[in-house]
Amino acid sequence: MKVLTGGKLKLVQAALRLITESRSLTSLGLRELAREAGLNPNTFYRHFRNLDEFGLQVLGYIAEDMKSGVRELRRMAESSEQASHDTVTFVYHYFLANPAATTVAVRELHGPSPLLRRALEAQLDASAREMAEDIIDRQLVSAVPPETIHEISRMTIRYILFRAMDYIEKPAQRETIQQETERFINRQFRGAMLDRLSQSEIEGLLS
Amino acid sequence: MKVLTGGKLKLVQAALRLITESRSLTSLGLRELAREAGLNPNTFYRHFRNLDEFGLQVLGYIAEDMKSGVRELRRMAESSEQASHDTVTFVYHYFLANPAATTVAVRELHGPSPLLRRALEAQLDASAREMAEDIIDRQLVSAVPPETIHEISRMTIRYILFRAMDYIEKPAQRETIQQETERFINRQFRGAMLDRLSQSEIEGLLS
DNA sequence: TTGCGAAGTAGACATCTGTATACTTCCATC
DNA sequence: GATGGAAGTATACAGATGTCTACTTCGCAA
Repeated sequence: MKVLTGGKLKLVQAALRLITESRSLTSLGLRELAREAGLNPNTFYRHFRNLDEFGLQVLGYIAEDMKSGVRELRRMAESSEQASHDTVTFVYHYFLANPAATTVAVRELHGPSPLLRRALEAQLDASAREMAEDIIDRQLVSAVPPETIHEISRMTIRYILFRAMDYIEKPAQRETIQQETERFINRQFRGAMLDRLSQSEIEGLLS
Repeated sequence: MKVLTGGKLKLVQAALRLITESRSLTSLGLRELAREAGLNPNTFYRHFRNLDEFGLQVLGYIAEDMKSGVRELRRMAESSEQASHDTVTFVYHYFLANPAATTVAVRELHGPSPLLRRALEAQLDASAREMAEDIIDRQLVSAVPPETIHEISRMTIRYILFRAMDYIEKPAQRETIQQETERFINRQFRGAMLDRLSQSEIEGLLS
């Protein structure tokens, strides 16, 4: 992915700014964009064929950040409990530092444009795969089969993503959200350890 | 909530139709709406002050359905495993039968209008509370404290909601989605049963 | 220095939007 | 049957939007 420059960059950044203050990528107008970027409306056409192509470029721009963010997670934590705590802390801080990218991702993941939706899904799944493989490589939860780890990773990535909006917007709830997320992850993995047991076997164990 | 009639109903239904075929509630125009409804643009003003008020009415219209849907769940299932299976089956069938309402809910839950977002959140939390209290009353998972049941219910409602889009749009994946959702719920509750145990205690139990 | 392509600008176009005012039709109540 | 309010329509207006064509400026390579 080549780095954006000049007017192209200005337009993309303008879009991120507008989206953060309650807009949706799909609803942005080309004149609105140019106005926010301080450019002539027609400059838009020098860089993008139409608004769809623009949307994809914005996603690409964001993807860079997000990917490198998730990748940094590899450097962290030893035990599985410790790992989930540190990971969650890190991820939410990342979202807090990149509110625009986060907002775009959340909005468009269920947004009206199928094109953008598919693109985002693919990217989230890639991140989930990376996360899962990391967990497997480090044998953080060796009692759970790989396929299940992948499944839980996909769920977790999505869960975190849509909690991220609240995390950004409601400072007072940040600690709660973080704790809930940790519990979410721990329960998923711990519950998965019991996957092969029947209801009554579990009751036996706990009594 | 009084039943809608005449042009008011036509406009709301037009909105649902438009949203289903890839639009977002917030992005609908009043002329577009009137055109789809087969009415004169100005008729809109006979019923709604502006587009915000219209959005809220659409949400209210949907809320009726959703609430009665969730409420029917009370009639179901005995054991907790059976309950989660039946509940998930029921809920997804409900979403499938109400694609427009589902799409609106998912879109606007993270959409650009804070007003609609808050309204939807309140409604989801109400549903989650109802679900939790039902679980508690029936003592389906008595090993888990009430507050945790509420927390898991909130998570589950949201998880199901955003999986619902895929469920509607990708028929081939429906069975998978349903099974994943059941596993999600079971793992949450089973994991929650282990909340008070340490990592090493769990390993001891399972060995 | 010149030349050329990319980036940016200016102005114009038809079309769409939200809204206002004034008019007509419908239906229930007296 | 007359009357009045609610629902729906017709027309008009200013402003915004996407897009087109033509023009200017910039930066770099020959």
